[in-house]
Amino acid sequence: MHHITKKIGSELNPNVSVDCVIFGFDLEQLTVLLIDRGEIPSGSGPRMALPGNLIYDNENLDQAANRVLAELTGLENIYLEQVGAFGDPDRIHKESDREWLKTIRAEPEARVITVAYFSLVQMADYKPQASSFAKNADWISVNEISELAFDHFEILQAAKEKLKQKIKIQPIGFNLLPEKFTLSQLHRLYESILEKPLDKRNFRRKIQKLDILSSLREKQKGVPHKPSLLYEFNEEKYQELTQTGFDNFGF
Amino acid sequence: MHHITKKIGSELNPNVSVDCVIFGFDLEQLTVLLIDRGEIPSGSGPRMALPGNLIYDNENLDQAANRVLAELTGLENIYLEQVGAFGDPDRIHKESDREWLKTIRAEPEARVITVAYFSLVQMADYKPQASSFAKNADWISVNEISELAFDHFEILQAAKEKLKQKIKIQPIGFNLLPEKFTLSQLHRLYESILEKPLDKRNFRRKIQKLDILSSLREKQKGVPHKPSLLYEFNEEKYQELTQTGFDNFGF
DNA sequence: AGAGCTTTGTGTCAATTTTACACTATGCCA
DNA sequence: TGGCATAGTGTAAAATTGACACAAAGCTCT
Repeated sequence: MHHITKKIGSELNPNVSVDCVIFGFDLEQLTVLLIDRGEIPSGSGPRMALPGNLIYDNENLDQAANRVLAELTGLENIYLEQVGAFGDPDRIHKESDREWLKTIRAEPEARVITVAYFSLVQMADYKPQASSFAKNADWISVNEISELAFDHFEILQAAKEKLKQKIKIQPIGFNLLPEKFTLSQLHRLYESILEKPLDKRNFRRKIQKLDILSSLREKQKGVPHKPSLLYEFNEEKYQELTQTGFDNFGF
Repeated sequence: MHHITKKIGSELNPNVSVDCVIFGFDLEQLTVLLIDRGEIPSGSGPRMALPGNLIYDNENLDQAANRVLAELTGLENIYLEQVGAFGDPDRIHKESDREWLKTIRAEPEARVITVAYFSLVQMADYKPQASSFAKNADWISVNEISELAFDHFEILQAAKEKLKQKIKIQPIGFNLLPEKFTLSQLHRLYESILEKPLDKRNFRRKIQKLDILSSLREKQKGVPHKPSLLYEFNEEKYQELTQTGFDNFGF
């Protein structure tokens, strides 16, 4: 283990990183933005990893997470929440991970603890293939992921758990949807986050009772079936609600 | 900012620490075990701090937290849960904190991020004044605390919040009570954690319905009023319950 | 133009849970 | 023995949950 002596405050801290679990929703499934590290020379480690990086000594953790998010996607002011700190001394046990680190870190052998964040973005706001930067990033359905670099799979599980918990308490799911959305889409979103079916009528009743949706007088277009009414999240009413205090509209 | 080069794996990592919010319950109020740092030379910073220390490079975060807890109290196998990571670059902004660090750290100026844990212990298991080690630790009622060293007050708030949340979902409160306890004590415990009054009858009904309490055929002795029946936490039934899955017995 | 397909949108009833609320019982103490 | 303090108990109204089925809308295809 090495800790390099640094004189300048804005240097990377070799011992602390942040990793971001960036959730999206393709109107079918919950997805995560992953980095494809490409072919690993020494064989067969997982190719995908969470975006993340070492922190600078002069930024705080939230700033670091926002920076990582912005560097990858260009997005700012995105919903972001800490999941927790991870850091087994042997988290870099896979040979492929070790090799990869050599290519991107000044001190590939340093003992690093990482602070995980999860964020919720509207997928439409970021299309990896269209972006010139980070062509090797992509949205992957969470339930198609079975392994990731380092301890990232474990981190992903923790982030999913936290999201599940949180969405039962606060209506943060709207961060994943486009401005205008249908109740069915919202319904599908909740099901895919909670990983269980929810009764349609009961779901709608519950959501409507929150009184944070504005029904637009506008219908879905171009669908080969009965078009749905579009709704929009009503920020004001939500603020009101959080003020008067609420937890728990448990599903 | 400095990061010292270390060759040996079991050295302290100068950039990462753990701090423990050790909760107790004196049958009246929720309390926290704090370290009294004594008189601060340069004047008037807060004297009290959370117990904590830098981590070793060869231990994981949970181990470090358990170590800190054991070093201070001698207790092992204690309920312990991560709260999260904290680490503003300017968390050491108080002059008094800076001075104190000089007395206990090799690198008092290093930028440190700290991982906070909270733990629940039975106060009877640890009496600071009786302990030879750490005579300068003491149980303090949480609602008497208005300032702490570094960002420890902020950490305490976060830990309280997490505890509140958690106790609504799992009956972890038992970790704070003696083996045998009364329903009134349990009631009082919940009130002091949730910081709001709970209706006596409704509370008892709800708790009893969980079916994780065994009523001992034994009464309180020596109280100047009607003695209460004593209960005991039934671990088996609790395990059963967690198996079949439960969340949320919200108060 | 009509038939068929697909998804939307809606109501009720029974069971359960929540909330609010007040008096008697027990044991100690003076 | 009377007074004090806390333990222990039930009920009724209101709100919430969970289970469940069918008509309406718009598209597509022929």
